[in-house]
Amino acid sequence: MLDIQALRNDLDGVVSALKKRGFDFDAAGFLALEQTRKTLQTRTQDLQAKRNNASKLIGMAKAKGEDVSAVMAEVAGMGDQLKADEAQLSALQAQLQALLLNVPNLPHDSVPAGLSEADNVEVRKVGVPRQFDFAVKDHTDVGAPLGLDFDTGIKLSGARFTFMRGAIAKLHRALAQFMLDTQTEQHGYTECYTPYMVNADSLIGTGQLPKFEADLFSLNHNDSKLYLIPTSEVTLTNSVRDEIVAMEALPIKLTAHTPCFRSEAGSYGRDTKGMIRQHQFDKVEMVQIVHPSKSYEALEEMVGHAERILQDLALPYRVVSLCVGDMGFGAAKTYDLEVWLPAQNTYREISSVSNCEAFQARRLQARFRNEAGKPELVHTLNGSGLAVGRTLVAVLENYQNADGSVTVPEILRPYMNNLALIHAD
RNA sequence: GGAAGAGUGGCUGAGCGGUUGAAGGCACCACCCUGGAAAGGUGGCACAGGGGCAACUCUGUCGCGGGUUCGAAUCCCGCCUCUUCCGCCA
Repeated sequence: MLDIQALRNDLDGVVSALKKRGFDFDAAGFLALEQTRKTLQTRTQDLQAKRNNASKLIGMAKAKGEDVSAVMAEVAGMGDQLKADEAQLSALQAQLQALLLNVPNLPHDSVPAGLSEADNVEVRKVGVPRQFDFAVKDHTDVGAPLGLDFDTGIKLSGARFTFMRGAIAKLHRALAQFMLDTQTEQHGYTECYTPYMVNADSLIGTGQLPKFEADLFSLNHNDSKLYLIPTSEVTLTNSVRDEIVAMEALPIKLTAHTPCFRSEAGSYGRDTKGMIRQHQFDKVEMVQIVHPSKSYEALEEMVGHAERILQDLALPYRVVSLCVGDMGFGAAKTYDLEVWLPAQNTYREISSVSNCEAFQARRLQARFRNEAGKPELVHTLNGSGLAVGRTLVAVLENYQNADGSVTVPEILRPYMNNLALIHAD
């Protein structure tokens, strides 16, 4: 959520910044709403002050045993007017709030211009794609004989679900364990176990609601509605919702390995084959809650934390700075990590690391006590470290052998009973 | 799921329809005191929003939402959470 003060003080600046990311802010509508709000709020509060005063007088007079009928008469008609004004005001404020909740974050100055993926800027390329002396297969063909079973996933649940068995399932688990161990033991994140179902408030806090409800899976339980988390960014970041933490507690660095659930509405026909785009996938997430002056430093650092996984797995990748138009709703700046997929002969997204600045913190009311002892909004960052399913895809494709077997990356072997080669039985 | 009790500021905790963000204590900050420390003294110390160039001022908030009332932390209704006991369950 944007700071409403910024909109009041520099509406033109905000509008043009939003324009860069392809968002048309209804400035006229906002101004009209604000104008009405101002008038109504002033009037309501004046009326409340009058009412409070009169009530006070009644109390004092009654204590002295004086006659209060005159004052009572004066206040008599005020109630209805006040009630009407209050109702109108709160409706108006709800309207303003709703408007604000649907506005994306302002991009940081360093973010490249552009409206689509094509305008993203490559920052660096790491590792050299392997030269194959045989025809490479994609991960579905490599995986099928080894236990990667899409048909059973489809039977059980439908399209975009996968069933894994045997060494593939174990490799998948090994990847998650390795990532989690790296982020906790090497990079100082605290391992967390979090709910997979959350309430609407949590999703409003991180920005998935109200605008992107269609992308979520939800469950009705009695009268309440819960949502399946689309990423543990939601639970990790919401852990500081409505909290005022001590400045010394910053940065708070959290990580979790959880499944993620996404309806993938609006992506019909894209990546339908294989496990690139699933309704359910595992991810190791990193979240940092930091002092506002440190968030861009933390962003670079987190990109490094995600890169470390790919480097240890010896997977070629590149780092891309997303252009304004390709960034997510809450991000001020985002780097994507794209891993090399030989079968697609291209780099594909495997991690996304974003600085949301105070955008989420404002919705979350997540604050710290600053030098002056005053509560101030924190900055929040999140990033994948990494998406487990896509990493499995990358390993299967990059480590495949001519005979159909897959070499287990060195670093994963301790997690696999020192298994060095996965092959069909 | 059933029964009972409870939710007040950073913490603890009084107030339980009337002039007051809310006693006392702890913590914290400033100053005084002190050779230093401890103890002591004085003052300060919730959050959010509005109006005003400013000094300043107004409004809202005692778990959340509604109601009664001229007036609600205090009364009524609904909900949520926590604690204890019982039941059930991995």
